[in-house]
Amino acid sequence: MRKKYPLESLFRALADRTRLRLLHLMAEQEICVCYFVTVIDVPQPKISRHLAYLRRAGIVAARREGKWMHYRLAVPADPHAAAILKATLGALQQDKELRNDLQRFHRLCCGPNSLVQLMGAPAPVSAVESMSQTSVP
Amino acid sequence: MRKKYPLESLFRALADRTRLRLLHLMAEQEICVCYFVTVIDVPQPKISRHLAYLRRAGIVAARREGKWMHYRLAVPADPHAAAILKATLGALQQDKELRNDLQRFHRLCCGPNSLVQLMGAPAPVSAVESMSQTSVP
DNA sequence: TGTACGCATTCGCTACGGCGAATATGATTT
DNA sequence: AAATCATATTCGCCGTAGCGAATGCGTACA
Repeated sequence: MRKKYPLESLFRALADRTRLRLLHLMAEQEICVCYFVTVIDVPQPKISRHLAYLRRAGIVAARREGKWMHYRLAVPADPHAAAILKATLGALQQDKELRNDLQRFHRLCCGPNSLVQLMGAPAPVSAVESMSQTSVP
Repeated sequence: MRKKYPLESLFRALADRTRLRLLHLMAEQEICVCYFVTVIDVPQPKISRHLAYLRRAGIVAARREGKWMHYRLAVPADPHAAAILKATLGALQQDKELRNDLQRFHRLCCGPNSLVQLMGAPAPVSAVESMSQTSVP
């Protein structure tokens, strides 16, 4: 990944459907990998690879909790990059498939047969709360 | 180029330094290819290739005037894409090299030894005026 | 009508990114 | 300690995009 021009890296990070789906799910709250895998329904290594890409691009951060990894948005230091990211997240709200993702996530998270019950997965933590946690950038 | 997800194409179009330089130069006014070549100072085919890419992505439009081709920004129909593009152009204003591009352009365009004198190139037309011209999308 | 000019496209070549499959790692449980 | 679970990484393959060099195309002017 070229680092010299941060805007380029940001755009490359945003130029992939799967990564946009991941970002959209993280927009509201910190999320555990197992939710991504179940909601987006693609092989787990693919999810992990894209999360790693986003982390290298500096727009998400990770936190370990036992065997679970939680990911959340990391707002870029550069306010212009942050503005672009925000505008992007706004645009994503219009996308039908992505809204479906959110719906499936909410069922998985809070409804009956949630992942919490099924596999003892940790419940999501809102973005605000997760701010104060230790992180692995 | 994948077309199914327009946002992806937009981000791919923005994920290249040369294309960002081109877009930044077009932000204020319609520009003739010969100016791009002189200002950015890379081989002409490279400029043309990147302009073609931007045109395919739908964020610039072209207009022919004799043997000269003028390019200008084409604001995307989707307001969210437009917002992202606008935020991007804002971010570009912070870039030192890109500000230099603009300076060189203004010298070439309006100062002594301008391209207008040197090769009879057409003077740039402001974005507002160029709106009403016929175009080759 | 040919020639010069501005611009566009094509041709190899190389590099990077996406994918599925397999495997590795690190933490928990037994 | 071994087995198990959640996640990460590696590998080989393929498609796309970037580049310089060369060539093609359309317009204008001699």
